[in-house]
Amino acid sequence: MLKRIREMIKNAIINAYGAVELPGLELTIAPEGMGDVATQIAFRLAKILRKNPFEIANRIAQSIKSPYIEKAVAVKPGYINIFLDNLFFEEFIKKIEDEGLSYFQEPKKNIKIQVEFVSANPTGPLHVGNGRGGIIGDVLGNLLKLEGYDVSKEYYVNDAGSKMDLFTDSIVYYYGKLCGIDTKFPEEGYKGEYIKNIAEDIYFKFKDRYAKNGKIDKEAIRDLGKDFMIWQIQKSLARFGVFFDTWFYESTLYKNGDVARTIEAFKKSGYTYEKDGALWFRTTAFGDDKDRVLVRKTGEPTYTLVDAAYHKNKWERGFRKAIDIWGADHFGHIIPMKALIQGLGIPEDFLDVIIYQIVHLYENSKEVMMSKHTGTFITLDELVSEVGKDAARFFFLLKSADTHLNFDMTLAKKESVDNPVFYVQYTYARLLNILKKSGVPIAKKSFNANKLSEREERALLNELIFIKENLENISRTYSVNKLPFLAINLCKSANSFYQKHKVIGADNETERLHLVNATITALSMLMDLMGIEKKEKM
RNA sequence: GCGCCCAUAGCUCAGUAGGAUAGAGCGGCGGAUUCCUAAUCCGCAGGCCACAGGUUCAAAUCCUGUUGGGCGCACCA
Repeated sequence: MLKRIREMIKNAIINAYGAVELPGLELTIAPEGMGDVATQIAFRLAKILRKNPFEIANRIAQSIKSPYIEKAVAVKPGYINIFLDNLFFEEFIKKIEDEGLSYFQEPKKNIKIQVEFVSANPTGPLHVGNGRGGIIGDVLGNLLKLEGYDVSKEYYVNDAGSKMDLFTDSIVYYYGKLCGIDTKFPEEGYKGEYIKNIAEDIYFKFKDRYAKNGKIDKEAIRDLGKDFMIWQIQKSLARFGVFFDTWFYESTLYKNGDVARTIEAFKKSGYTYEKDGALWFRTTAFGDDKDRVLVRKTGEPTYTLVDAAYHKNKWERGFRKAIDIWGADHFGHIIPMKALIQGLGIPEDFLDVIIYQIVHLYENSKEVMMSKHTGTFITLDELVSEVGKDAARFFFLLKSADTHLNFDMTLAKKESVDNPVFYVQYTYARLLNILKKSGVPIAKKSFNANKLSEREERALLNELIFIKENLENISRTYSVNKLPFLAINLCKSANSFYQKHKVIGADNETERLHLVNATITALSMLMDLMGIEKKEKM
């Protein structure tokens, strides 16, 4: 709906000044008492046209004419404040009630986007940091779907690297012990209790089947350990409310020949050379500060090469945008990766990387190092058990990806009591209760926006008409942390309204029911988007 | 050393395509309930937006520098 207003302002500008190059037209909620919609476009135009912004605002305001707009006024330095006509609100309410949740669904854009996240090595349970990446990816995927993209959420399973060997050898050590075979515990092996548990689990199920003639079948142990871990990870993610469309195994890139093909493609690109027995790629030609090795002198491909093959695979699957969500410790990988995909003839902007800052763990005000190797970390499972799925999701979602997050388990437990997620759920439940109590099917009743003149009614209406605008903005900047604030603000307006004005039995009961109904639809959409449970009772 | 991220109320944090009086939650103080859920609402107190310069009609936001914290700079993943 606001799109129409934007079009009208654009037309007004063209009427007044001809075809000017518009630097982007941002609409905001006008300050209280100064209208409904505001724009500062006159300031932008002032620079281009070299004229006084107030003069420009005035001229635009005068040429804005539309049945949806009651009046447009230019204010002091150069704002244009627009008072919407009741017709606008009436059509808005009708549209959102007719279409329901699909009011927020943008038409299909036919662009395939892949969001890849979590992708933790299957060598240990997920920790709280994985939860942070998980929620960002999950919610961003949902949002992009809503914006009309063909979205696929993927988990990349690193099941072929050296970490996997360490993991295997760590299990083998304990499994061997159970079967009476002594092996050396790897120097950098995984020390967590779960390793022992996996070994015991394997022994319990298969006894010494994989330890014949004093030799342990490492391949079998590797596969069993991997499957066990992935199963664990999937379980943890499900409890956290995160689901993936696809699980992509690194090992398939070897099996299907992608790795070999990628090496050939790199060689053809003209950016490779041999040095010290290794194959290098000239990433410095694309802004990197040093070249990268693709194939080690041992003949083994590097992680970097395999990851390039993986992204080539994404491109060949038809994705035109790959959004990777990485922890800050992978930051250094961005520039080489972008260089590599360009070397493969893939446009640089195919890959967008969202970096989220590391989660620092505290216990009794002392920092705890998170490490799978030492086994000292708090798992995602523990977090979900302690504070609940919804509170855990909200906890991470509220914070923007690039702020450092200090995580204190005891604090998290305490904060879970007054977590804003309950505020949102409570608001939803009490609004829903009004509709239940009234028992009137409101759909058929006409809506007269004239009858909503109270301050709280108008504020809530204004909040509602801007939601689509805000969603679009959030999806463009990938800033999903703004979603909970959007929900909280909507709830604030809704609660102010609720507290002050009774709906049932009021003179304008019909109009208020429509307002409540539209608010529920919007809130419902936001909660779905964030993966927060909608409770009918609190 | 180089690159990137961060520094906003007592605490946890929002707020960057420069814009109207810098916001919220928690905590503190004071109010509101014969009525649809008080897990609510209303009000008050609390800010040299790390520091110093610069650009601009306008800077928390952009630029330069400084300080403090984090992350990265592998033939690991």
